[in-house]
Amino acid sequence: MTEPPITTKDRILDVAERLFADCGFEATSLRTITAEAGVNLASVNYHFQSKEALLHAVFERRVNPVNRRRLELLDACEAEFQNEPIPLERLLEAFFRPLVLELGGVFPKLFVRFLYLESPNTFRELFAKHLRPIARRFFPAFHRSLPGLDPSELFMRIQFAVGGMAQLLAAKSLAEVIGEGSFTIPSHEVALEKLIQFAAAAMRSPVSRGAL
Amino acid sequence: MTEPPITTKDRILDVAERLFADCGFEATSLRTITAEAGVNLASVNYHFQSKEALLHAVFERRVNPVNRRRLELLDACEAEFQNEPIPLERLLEAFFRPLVLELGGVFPKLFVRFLYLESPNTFRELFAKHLRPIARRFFPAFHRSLPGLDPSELFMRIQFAVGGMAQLLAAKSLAEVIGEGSFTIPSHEVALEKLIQFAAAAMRSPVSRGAL
DNA sequence: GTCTATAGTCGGATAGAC
DNA sequence: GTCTATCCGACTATAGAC
Repeated sequence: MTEPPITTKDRILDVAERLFADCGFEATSLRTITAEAGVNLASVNYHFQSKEALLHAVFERRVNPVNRRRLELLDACEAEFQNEPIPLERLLEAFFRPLVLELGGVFPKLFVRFLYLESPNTFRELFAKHLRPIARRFFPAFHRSLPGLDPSELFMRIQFAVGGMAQLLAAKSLAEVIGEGSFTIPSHEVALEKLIQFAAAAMRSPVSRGAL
Repeated sequence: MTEPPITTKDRILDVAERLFADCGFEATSLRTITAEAGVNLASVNYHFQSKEALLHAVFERRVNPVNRRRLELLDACEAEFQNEPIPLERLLEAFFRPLVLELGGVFPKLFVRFLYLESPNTFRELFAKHLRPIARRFFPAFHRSLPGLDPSELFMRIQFAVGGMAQLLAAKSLAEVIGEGSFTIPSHEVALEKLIQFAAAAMRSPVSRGAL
């Protein structure tokens, strides 16, 4: 086992990830990043090409392992249940757990920024590129587990569930402000369980048309 | 009826709202705002004091009517049902409808930015200031409608539901990218109905402990 | 209230020595 | 690979004429 060499490149990635998550891309300057990382300003443009390329690197470093893990868990489910539909909770867990629980750090918070807003136009495309293969594998699996829902209805319900996940990942900052500290904030493990339970109950509910 | 005078101040507010929603606060310059609004650069600092004060004005112009309307609808529910618990769907509608359906325009999208990330530190406090009174009125009402849930569990479920709302408000941009255009995007009216149904089913589900 | 002009700052990116 | 020094553009904010 060799010592893990903490290279300049890694130090930049670590600090950039944290600052992008906390303050956003536009609000974070390369000067702040390099100062906090204790590296030279010019090293960013040496190791990466530009600030935006740094953002891409920050994103890809984490999203690749997360998505690999999602597909691993999905594969395991499909192997276990063969041609049977996968139980909904298991499917939701395969989708949520790698990002919500296994990864750790500040990337999940940054991911929520990406999901809703982060602006550079070239970045939206990168984001979609990494998410589309996941959607293409998981959507049919959800469809088999919930055969009663037509695809558009299912897609919308998955979206609502993803919204719940986003809320969980960004909730610390929100719960403190709105909840005024009077509620118990559960561990991530418990919160994930509650999210899965919440989403499963909602996704299974019968479609009622024109009820409102 | 006098003609509605479109003042410089209003033109600035309108354009700033749109650009903040589309690009974010930091990525939007006063120069872009004033150029698109067809007004002078210096007029922003005359009518508002600073870029950040402009953001505050943009926010308060919309959030006040929305929150007034939420409380109106809640009052109406409480009058209708007296001491009875309000049906959950009605409560969710009172909370969601003013922002999701009645307001229109780009503010809902901007609201999602505020909810998860928008950075200026002084702004988080303004955001909380406007949301806390709403939370204080709605939370007890939810508690009466779902007496079986302890407060922390209820708070978490409300948060997940809010996540679903956020997803709906920001979903246009997302659905197109991930869904690759193969799904029907319903009208806002229908989407609101689906959101309420989704959230109600999830919030009513029994609490299962240690199931995972 | 609206304009021009500019102050003063900070940002990303690069050149070139070591 | 790492540093210093610097270019150059963009930004917020303001001063002051009209």
